[in-house]
Amino acid sequence: MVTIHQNIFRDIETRIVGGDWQPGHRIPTEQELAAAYRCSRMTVSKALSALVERGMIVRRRKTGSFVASPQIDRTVMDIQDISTEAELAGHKHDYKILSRRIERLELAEAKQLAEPAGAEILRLQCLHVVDGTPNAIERRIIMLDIVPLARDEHFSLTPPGKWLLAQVPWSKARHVIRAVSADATTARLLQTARGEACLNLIRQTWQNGRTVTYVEITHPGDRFQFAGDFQPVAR
Amino acid sequence: MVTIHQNIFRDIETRIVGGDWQPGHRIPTEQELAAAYRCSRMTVSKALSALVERGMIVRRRKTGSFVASPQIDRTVMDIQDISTEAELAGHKHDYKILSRRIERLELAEAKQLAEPAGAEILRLQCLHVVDGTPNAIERRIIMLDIVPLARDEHFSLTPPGKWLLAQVPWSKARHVIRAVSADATTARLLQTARGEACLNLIRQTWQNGRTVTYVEITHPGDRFQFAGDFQPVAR
DNA sequence: TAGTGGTCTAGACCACGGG
DNA sequence: CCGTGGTCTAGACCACTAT
Repeated sequence: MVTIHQNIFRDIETRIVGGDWQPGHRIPTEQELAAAYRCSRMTVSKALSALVERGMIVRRRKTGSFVASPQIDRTVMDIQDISTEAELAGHKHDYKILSRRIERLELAEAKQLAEPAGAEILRLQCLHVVDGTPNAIERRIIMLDIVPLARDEHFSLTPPGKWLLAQVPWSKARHVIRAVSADATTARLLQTARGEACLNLIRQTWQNGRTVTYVEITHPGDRFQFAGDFQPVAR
Repeated sequence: MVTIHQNIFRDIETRIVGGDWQPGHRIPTEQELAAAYRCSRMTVSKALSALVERGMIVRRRKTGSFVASPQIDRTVMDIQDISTEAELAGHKHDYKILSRRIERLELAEAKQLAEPAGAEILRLQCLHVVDGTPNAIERRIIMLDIVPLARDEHFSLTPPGKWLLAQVPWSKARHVIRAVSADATTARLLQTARGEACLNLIRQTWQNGRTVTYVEITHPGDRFQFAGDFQPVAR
């Protein structure tokens, strides 16, 4: 059984994910959608509420509903970039691939990742920019034997994290969050001061016990925070 | 503005969290609830849907809605209180209450917490030591109208976080994680350098929409990290 | 078959916020 | 002001399932 509000949800989701409606794009009003789907406003509202919950749109009285800005890896733990949550609409996210090399895994890193040394990897470095300000440095390793398609992917249209999510189902992820001081390179890239407190997120993702990707994302501490709502584990 | 469905949600949540309604308990039918709250069935349905999403109840046609069993796998980010965390890893944990005052909530803070100004609070400052090295500064506010027992508690045996966990069932927590540079006071207490990158964890905990406690925990970045394992959330 | 949740309607009024 | 979302109603029909 496919309900009307599920249809509306899916249709809008498709346009957003497909890039048809860019961040900041104003989506039709509830009334227009109700007319288009020949249903009541409340049914539309249900679909839009679900989209809000997924962080895909924001709704504002009087002005309408807008496609939200891409979120910096909301992907896994419901931990998202909340610093901008209140003003999701209209933020411009961009990224730039700084480097992209195919290598073999060195011993030290292999140990850290608990993967065999010598395995072929794709090593990426990427800068994320939000509203013209550097927001994160992404340093990533993709295991090419698990994700062979990455060998020919240059991530010119889709950032690596998003691309991977679409390509590879993952079954487990591990996160580590630390605070570090910016070294010279990091400070330069993030346009911040050397020694500035930065938030360091490391994520390793597995599929059936094999590492899919390992990524280290460095945010300037003053421009970023993680936030998340949680419920008790047990009652 | 408190809506009807929020009221229904909170009332049912209260009984479940408080243990009044045990897992398996059948909650009133939508019709009964609609009558009790003098609202339409759809409004009740909205509240129940939210409870389902939170995993607190299950709904079955013909038979009704039931309190769900405690969930094991709902783990999002298992950030526990400091002493438990430290002891799990086999370290020796100690703490010292630096200050303890009963105050009234000032306007700025009240706004931040979304609680009424002037409310009575217990303000605590606490230093955590792991294996002889300062590991965290804890700055905490406890709402005394929600946790009246805290008024006479001096936390000489049990640290505030652990004590609160045992005293007050909570239904929602919000975490914010940031990186900050140590100011002079923080650096002195943590025996680290001024300007050192520190990991800042803010947690606000609610019971039925009322704040139980608000705590800010500052860790030296080089001596601490958060970690968590996650699995995809299927919907 | 009967009781329950699942979905939907065609209105209504209110709250908010830009002009 | 007026357009938009936010909430709500008092019904309705359907789907599921225990009995």
